[in-house]
Amino acid sequence: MTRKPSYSSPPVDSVDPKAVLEVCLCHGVRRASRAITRTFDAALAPSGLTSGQFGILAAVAALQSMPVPVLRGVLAMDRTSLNRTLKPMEVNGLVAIVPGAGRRASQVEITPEGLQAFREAGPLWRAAQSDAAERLGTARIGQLIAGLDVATGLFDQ
Amino acid sequence: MTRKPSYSSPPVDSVDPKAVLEVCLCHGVRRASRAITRTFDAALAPSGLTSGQFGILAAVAALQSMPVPVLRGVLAMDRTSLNRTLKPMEVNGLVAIVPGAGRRASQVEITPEGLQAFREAGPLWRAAQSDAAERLGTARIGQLIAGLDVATGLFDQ
DNA sequence: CAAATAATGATGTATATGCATCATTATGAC
DNA sequence: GTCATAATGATGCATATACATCATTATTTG
Repeated sequence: MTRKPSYSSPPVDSVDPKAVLEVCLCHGVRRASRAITRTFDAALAPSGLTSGQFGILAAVAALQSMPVPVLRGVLAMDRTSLNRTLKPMEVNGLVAIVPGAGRRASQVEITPEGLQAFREAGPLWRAAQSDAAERLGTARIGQLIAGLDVATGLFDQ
Repeated sequence: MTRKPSYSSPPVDSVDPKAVLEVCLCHGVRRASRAITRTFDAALAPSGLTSGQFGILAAVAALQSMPVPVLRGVLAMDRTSLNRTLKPMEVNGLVAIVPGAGRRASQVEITPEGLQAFREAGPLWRAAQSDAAERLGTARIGQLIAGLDVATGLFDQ
């Protein structure tokens, strides 16, 4: 018998929706990011900082002061998104954005209030992170963070 | 000589900002999510779908139709956030939200247009995913996705 | 069945995130 | 020094994400 061409069936290169849910790196990381962010946001809430703001403060606190483009690299964040995110933090006095002396790019500096907020949030973060390590196991959380770091490096830009 | 109490030095339980950048699960997953999302969004752009919309279509396509709360669970997304996200997709004709017959919750259904959009985006997604697997290596990407899945399960709710 | 409790949907508010774009400024090439 | 190129900052637009809250509707208990 002759084989009928099945124009209505999926082409051989069609994508199985279930496979996307199971193996898509983007879907997986976004889903985890939502769940984890909710947990950390709740843990940090008493400090008045969001998880994103806490991370930014950590980066700026680590170096005291840095050019905005450098911070962009550290956070793997879009240029304009970072500027937007820094706005409310500047308004709230957590950071200061000072025009680069001479001809350099603007510097982001942590303010005393920002440092104070970071220090106050520290124990809250530590508790959340410890809880995460306990849930995942130290081996698994280490492996996970290492994998995320590699992925960030490979995909940023 | 007597040891002076150093009230101005950091308390023993203070948090090192550099440590936060290196080990914080939340910071790590958010940063990776940004970088990876940018890449997948760019890859899917020709289809008119965002990475988030593609993931939602995959979930709905996998089951044809499902109650909104079930979809919320699949995506590990906040209840109200999901409703908001579905709005433009409904407006664009990608999904239909039909009131549950009788007394059940609303069902999300994929429309023919939605299925068409998903199929068209399929090859774009496959290319992005293959590229990701190539960059990370099949072993590492598998391990990473597995870890993200576990974390999602542990933190969701 | 009625009351208490839980689930759901809708909105207001706020941060988060990125693309496209425009204007300005810095940097390099010549 | 001038011109081309690149980097930076600012905006408009759009999606993404979540909390708090209110109203409505199920569900469960008594």
